[in-house]
Order: sequence, then C-alpha cells, then structure tokens
Amino acid sequence: MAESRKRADARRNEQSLLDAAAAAFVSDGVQVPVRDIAAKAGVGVGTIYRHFPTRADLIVAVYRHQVEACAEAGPRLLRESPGPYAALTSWIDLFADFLITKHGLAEALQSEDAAFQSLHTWFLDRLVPVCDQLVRAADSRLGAFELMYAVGNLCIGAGRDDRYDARRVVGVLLDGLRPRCATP
Amino acid sequence: MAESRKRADARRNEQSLLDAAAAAFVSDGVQVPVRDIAAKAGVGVGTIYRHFPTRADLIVAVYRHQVEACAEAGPRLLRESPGPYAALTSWIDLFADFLITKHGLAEALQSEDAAFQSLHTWFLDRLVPVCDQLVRAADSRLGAFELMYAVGNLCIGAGRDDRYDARRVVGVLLDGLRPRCATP
Amino acid sequence: MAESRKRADARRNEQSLLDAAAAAFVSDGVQVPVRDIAAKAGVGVGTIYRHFPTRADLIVAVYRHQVEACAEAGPRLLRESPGPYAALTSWIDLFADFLITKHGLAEALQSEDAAFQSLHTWFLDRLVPVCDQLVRAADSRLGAFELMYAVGNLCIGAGRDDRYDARRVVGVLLDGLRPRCATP
Amino acid sequence: MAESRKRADARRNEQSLLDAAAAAFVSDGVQVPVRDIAAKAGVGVGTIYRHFPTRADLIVAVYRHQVEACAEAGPRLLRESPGPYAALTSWIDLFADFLITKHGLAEALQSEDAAFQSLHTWFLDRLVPVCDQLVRAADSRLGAFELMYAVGNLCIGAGRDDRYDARRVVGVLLDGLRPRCATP
DNA sequence: AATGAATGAGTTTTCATTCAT
DNA sequence: TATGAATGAAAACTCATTCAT
Repeated sequence: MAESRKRADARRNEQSLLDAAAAAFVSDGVQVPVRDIAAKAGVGVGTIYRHFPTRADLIVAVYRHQVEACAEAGPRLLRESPGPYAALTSWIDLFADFLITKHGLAEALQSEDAAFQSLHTWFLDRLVPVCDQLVRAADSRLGAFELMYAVGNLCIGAGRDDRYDARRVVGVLLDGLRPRCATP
Repeated sequence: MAESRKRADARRNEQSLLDAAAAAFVSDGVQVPVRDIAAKAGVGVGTIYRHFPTRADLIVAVYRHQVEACAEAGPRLLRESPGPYAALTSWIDLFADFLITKHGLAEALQSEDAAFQSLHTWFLDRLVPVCDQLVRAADSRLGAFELMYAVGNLCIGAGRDDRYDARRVVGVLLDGLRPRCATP
Repeated sequence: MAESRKRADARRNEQSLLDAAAAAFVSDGVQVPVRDIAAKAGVGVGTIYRHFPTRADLIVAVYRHQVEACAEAGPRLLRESPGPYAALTSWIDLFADFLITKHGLAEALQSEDAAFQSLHTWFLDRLVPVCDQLVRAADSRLGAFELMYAVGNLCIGAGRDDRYDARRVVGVLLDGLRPRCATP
Repeated sequence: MAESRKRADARRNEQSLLDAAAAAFVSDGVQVPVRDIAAKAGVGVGTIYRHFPTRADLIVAVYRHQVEACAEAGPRLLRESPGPYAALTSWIDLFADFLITKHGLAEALQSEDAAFQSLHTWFLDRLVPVCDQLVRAADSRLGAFELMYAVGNLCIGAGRDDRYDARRVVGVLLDGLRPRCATP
C-alpha cells in the first residue's frame, strides 16, 4: 500500500516533469538546459536524470501520447472518409495540427543534434507506416516520408509571425497533390 | 598609394574570411564555432571580430551577393517569362536553389537565436518586395512573405536524406498555387 | 519471541549487507557508490545509511572478522613456530595473504580520504601490537608499524599485472630482514 | 619579434601552470579538480585545457623532466659504480628518492583511473628498459617491472607518518636481493 | 591591424546524503 | 524500520569574447 502510494506520487511527479519539459521545449526550444527544465518543474536536476537518463528519453516521453493518437487516427480516417484523398488530407491536417500546437516539436524533429536521433527514429518508425497506407491509397505523387518531412518543415515557426499560416500552406501543398482535371 | 594597397589587402583578407565562413557554414552549420572559421581562414579569432563584430554581421556578409542576385532576378523574370505564373515559379525555383545549395542557410533563417535576428530582417527586407511583385502579378493564393517562408522551410534539411527532394516538394507546392480549370 | 525473531532478521539483513559490500569493494574498489552496494544487497540506500552511518563504519564492519582472526594468529604462531624469525615470516605471510585476497583493501588502507580515517586507526590499533610482539622477538630491523605499512603497500595492485607477484616481493623483503651470516 | 615575445610569455605561463599543478598534485593528489589547479595558478580553467587537453597530458608534463633525468642516470651508474649490485642499489635509491620527494606521484602511478593510463605507459616505457639493464647486470631475483612496481608502492604515503621511512624499507628490500654468502 | 592566449560563464552529468512515505 | 525519490554540490569540458602583445 505504502508502495503504491509512493508509486502514485512518483508518477504524478513524472507527469509534472513532462509538463514542465513540454513548456520549456515550447518556450526555449528542445535544446533548453536540463537545469532550466528542473527549475521550471521545481525539482533538482538529479530528478530529471533519474526519470529520463538521456535528453531523448525526455523528449520521446513528452510527445509519446500525441504521436500515438496520431498514429491511431490513420486507419480510422481511411475507413471513415469519403475517399482516399480526403482521408489523406484529413490525416495530414491532424498531423500538422499536432505539430503546430506543439510549437518546438517541428524544430526538434529537424535538429541534427545526436541527442535527438532516437526521437527521429521513434517518430518515423511509428508514423511513416501509417502515412504510407494513406499515401498509397490516394496514389500521391509524394511518398510518405517525403510528405511528412515537408509538412513537418512547413510547421516550423508556425505562430511566430502572423503573416505565415502553416495550415493554409499545408492546404496549398495538398492541393498540389490533388488529382487534376484533364488539360484540354 | 600605400594606403590604397593596404585597403586592397584588407579587402582581400575580408574576402578570404567570407569564403572560409561560407565553407564552414555549409559543412558545420551557421552555429559553427568562431574559432573554427578563423582556423579555416588562417587568421586569428580577433580578426574575425574586428571585421564582423557579431555573428549576424558575418552571416549577412556571406550571403549578401547571392541575395542581391536573387533580388535582381525578380523584375527580369517578370519581363522575360511567358506569363506571371511562369515568372513566379521560375523565381521560386531560383530562390529554392539558392537555399538548397547554401546548406545551412535555411536553418539559419528559421533559427530563433537572437544572433540571427538582423539576418532575418535584412533577408526579408530585400526579397519580400521582389517576391511581392511576382505574387501579385500571378494572383497567388499565398502572399510573398508566406510563400517565401514556406519555401525556406521546405529547404531545411535538403540533401540530408535521399527520400526527401526539396525541389520536388516545392514543385508540388507551386502546383497547388496554379490557376485551376473551372469545376463544372 | 517476535522481538528476538525480528532481531535475528535484522542481523541476517546486516550480514547480507556486509557480504554485498565486501563483494562490491573487491570488484569496484572501496570507493564504490553506495547505491551500487545497496543494489547488490537488494536493499535501499537508506538501509545502508541506517546500519552504517559513514562509509568507514561499513568498511570496518566488512573487515572486522578477518582482522580479528589475523590478530589472534600472532601469539599462536609465536608459540608454535620453530623460531621467532619463522613466526614473523609466517604471520607476515598471513597478513599479506589477507590483503592480497581482499583486493581493494590495501588501497583503502593507504587512501588519504577522510572517510577511511577510522578504518586506519582501528586496523592499526588492533594489529600493530600483535606485530610488535613478533618483531621484537625476531629482533627485526624494521618496527611493527613500518613493516606492516610496507607489506600493506606492497599488496597494492596485487593481481593487476602478471609481472608483479606481491607474495614474492614480500618474501624478498623478509629475506632482507633475515639475520645474516658474518661477512668474512 | 612580437611573436617570440608572446611565445616566451606563453612558455613562462605554461611553466607556472606546471608548478601549480605539481604543488596541487602533492597537496591534494593527482585527482585534484582542474579548477583548483587553475585557481592555484591564478588562471582560468580554459587556460589549463588549452595547454593540456587531458589530465594525463598535464601529469606527464609535470613529471617529464624528472623521469628523463632518472632514465639517463641508469647507464651512467652502471659504468661508474664499483659493481652491478651497487649500480642497481644506487639507481633504485635515485628512483625512490624521486618518488618520495614527488609526494603524490607514487599514488598516481598506482591509480587505476583511465585518466592515468597514458602516464603509466609513458613512465614504464621510459624506465623499465633502463632498470632492466641494471637488473640483468646484477642478476637480481626480481625483474625490472616487478622491482620498480615494488619500490613505487613502498613510496606511497612516504612522509605521511614518521614511523614509516620509505628509504629504509627500500634498503631492506634491496638487502633481500643481495647476493648471499654460502650457507655452510 | 592582427594575433591567439586567457577568461569564465554555462552546460552536462554523477553521486553522497536526506527525508517523506 | 525500510525504501528509494529527491536534492544539489561537485567536477569536467566548451566556446564566445576580450585584450595584451
């Protein structure tokens, strides 16, 4: 009983760590010093290292749930959408929305820092197969990796400047993929 | 005479600095340690700081000529292309090519690092008006800033993974901008 | 009854702690992280600190029995050996054997780390008087402290390199103490 | 000229660094924090790292001259001593003296820390061959490595306690190596 | 004007020790 | 009493920036 209590505490603590890390990633970028995350979370640096031995572990943990949800939406959209192209655009909208609202994530995915390698790997391993199904069904001119990479890049800096609306641009990109009417 | 000679030397020196910096930016990114640039240029770090007090000054200097050339190409393309949409795509191709071949520049333009602020400003001040002319002529759904921002982002990481072809994706984006045939 | 059972449990627990510590000292040296000892013993670090408030307490406890046995062997050897020099060499062999087989102990005895101060003290308080009897009986050129210190040092790193055989070197040192035949 | 002046300064600086490091090694052991050495030398830590990229580099530099002198004494003693055993004892005395007066060095040589690996290697590479010549000439029962290792160990902690005289103990060890008169 | 040595703040990481559960 | 999560003081190492030569 005492144990389950402690475990519950630790879990709560870990969640507050994740929340602080997520906030820090957004405001300062994923390269934010561990010490800063610890300060934001109101814990010592050692606590971070106990829970997340490497920075990649922390990042993966921060984004795990959301990536999961995104992955699970793929097959569902394919079933429920009026057509394969609609399914693809819906999923890409979802994917872009996820990245846009997780300001800082798109940047992290694009970073070449070795600390993010395992993040890239995990992210792509989980989502590319999902996207691939949609892409094949819609007979898209861009492959799953390429499309995701493009959308990921387009989401970088979303919200930084009012003149740039990532969702609109992603819409234009998807329009570029739309099956055309014949040119006379 | 001695003075003009000295000035010529200084100019030569500065040019070799710029060449070294350009090379370093390409191979190691724009965040490359100043010491590395100095070593590549065969000068002391003090010399770099004398010529370019801030990193942004150095970056602006490195890319000045190329941005100039790109800016000057705008009006010319508008005159010489078969139509405004063709002019726009030609210019965007030029712009994307510039970014893609300047590996690291797209990343720098997107970086939030304060050291790059003046780079952003200068870059946009010079090119957005040019692009704006083209965009208006072509009656594009995306504004000049937005389009340039999008293309800039799409060029990030170009060449890092064979599965991602930035030029092809930019092509798709431009297709999304193409005037449509009427829907019956 | 319940109490004596509890006390027996505690003693068993403490013994398993000592065993784990002894093993950790051997494999990783006496500076081994407390956490590692705790892990080896299958207890929390808090338990170690409860039983042994300082590292020295733990070390002393680990080696107590063996030092005791060594101390008790002194008078016995003096009684049972063919002569006092033989008794001294036998005891020193015993002492060296103890140190050599307790890989890490010789290093600990020599360490200047404050955490080991009480170990030094206890060790010498217990054994120097024993050695002193033997040394006096054998009329050795080296005093008890000096001889023990020397042998202790010679045992440092025993087993680390095949080219160094601590027992052989101790033998040579004892040879140097052997009463000489007259030089003609 | 300006260059040679600067180089002279740097050399002087490096020497003061070495002096500070030597003092720090003696008083705090060779594991002394780099920051402490820097403080002792009155320089920033960066200066230490500039001159000596790794701790081993610093240690080797601190002891280089003295090891050199010791190595060079070997052949000379072999030529000039009344006999090979006398040459060996003279050299070992020299070697022990070196270690004893460089309080902390014997400990360093015995340390298993990876940072000292190159120190061990260099030290042995330089001196074992010298000792080997002497050992072979004197037909010693102990090999060069073993004898040096033993003497090195005996010098650990020399000067820490008045009851231990490393020179006397080394003398006894050498006595143990002395050719014996026949036992009747 | 050029040099590069020196500086030291900033970051990561480890681990002894405390203390809430 | 036992646990192990949390703490935070060290320690190593890097690099932008300054400044004596």
